[in-house]
Amino acid sequence: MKRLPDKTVERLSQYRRTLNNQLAKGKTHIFSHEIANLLHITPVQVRRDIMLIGYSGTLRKGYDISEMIELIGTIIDTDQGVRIAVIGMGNLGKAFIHYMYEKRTKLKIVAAFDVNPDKIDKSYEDVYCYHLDKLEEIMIEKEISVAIIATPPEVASPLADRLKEAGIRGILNYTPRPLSPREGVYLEEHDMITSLEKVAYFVKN
Amino acid sequence: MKRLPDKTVERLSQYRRTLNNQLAKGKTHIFSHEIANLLHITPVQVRRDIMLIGYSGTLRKGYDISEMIELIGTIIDTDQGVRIAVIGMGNLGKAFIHYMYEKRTKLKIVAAFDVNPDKIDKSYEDVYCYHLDKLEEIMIEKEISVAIIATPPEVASPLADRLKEAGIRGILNYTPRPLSPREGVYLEEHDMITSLEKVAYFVKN
DNA sequence: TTAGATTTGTTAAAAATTTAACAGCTATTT
DNA sequence: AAATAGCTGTTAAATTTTTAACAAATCTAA
Repeated sequence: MKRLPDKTVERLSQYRRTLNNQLAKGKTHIFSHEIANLLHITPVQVRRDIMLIGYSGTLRKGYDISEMIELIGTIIDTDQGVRIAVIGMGNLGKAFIHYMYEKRTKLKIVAAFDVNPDKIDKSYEDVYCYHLDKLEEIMIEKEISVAIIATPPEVASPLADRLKEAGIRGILNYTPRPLSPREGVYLEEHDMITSLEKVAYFVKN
Repeated sequence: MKRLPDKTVERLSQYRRTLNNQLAKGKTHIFSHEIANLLHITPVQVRRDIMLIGYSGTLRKGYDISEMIELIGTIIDTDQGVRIAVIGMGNLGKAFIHYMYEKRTKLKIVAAFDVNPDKIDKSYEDVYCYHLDKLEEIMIEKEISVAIIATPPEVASPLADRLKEAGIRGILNYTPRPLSPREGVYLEEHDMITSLEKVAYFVKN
């Protein structure tokens, strides 16, 4: 399949979660407009995305929820799953771990890192926290390919260097300080304050 | 000024933060390509955004940092500032409060809400936590216009109803369950798992 | 069995966003 | 003072993303 548009990939993840919810409620089929309502996007967009991933629904019955979840999995998930580290065991790091806890996605947080002795060598919801000094070692041992940076902003950039050196493939930066892209490392930034300021701006008008 | 593109608004917020950093380092002027490098976008995009907000730099000296910060402020900030509530005092809620703590933006978190007695009637970094029952009362008293939802997903939707009823103007939903839009309420969604799955997808390829 | 109502799949059009191209200043160098 | 180099501001082109439009398929009901 040719490369999917970025925005479609983002939505696939949402579709799957929504579909799982519906499945849990006992539904077996769903219409494009139902998905659309749940995610407040348009039905056309849903159908188009579904077309792009090469799935087909049944006319007048809609899409088979299980099949679609399955298919999205083959697209979004890697076979072995992606193994993730959270760096920074503050509130945000913990929030991530809590979020992922007991969700059975192919994404798995397999380690946390911090420099605070109070946090090190303890588990938080099954995720063990190591001293940051052990980063490289554990990354190899646990085959970690993605890192979430949830540290104070000033350490983000040197950390990214270390991660790259140690062979990271993707970084999700939740720090307000943007990182410069590194060759061969997929970088996604998210800035909580920007989200807020955006809301604030549109509230004004 | 006519309505700015959404994406530009998002970037203005980032520009300002970056400019503040540079100002703190003693710089007084900055070129478009410098801003661009710091945020890893293109210089053209920076110049275009700056054009859209009606600012001009000096040729061969670049943009005056202070002036630009000032101007972005007049666009992004409201005069009185926006007063914000965090709902849900879990890790994520705390992360938000911590993030905003002592940042002198016009955005101010003025209250938190929860239902857990251990959290209620205490302050976390100067933000007082009320029982959720007092939501409407406090919202009016403190003139809150934006709410960040950081609760467990299942309560998000009824909560949004209450918020709307109480006159909220904007909602930032950090719950994985998407909310349906409500008339007159600006809604911004952010799903941490989607961010992660996006990274995971692009790491694969 | 014909008409009507739904709902999908897809192509085409529209809108939003990003990138390119380049003219026009201003400082600097020769 | 003429040539050069560096940057800005802006219009135009390209790309990406969303929305519209509609034919085709399937069920329902008269």
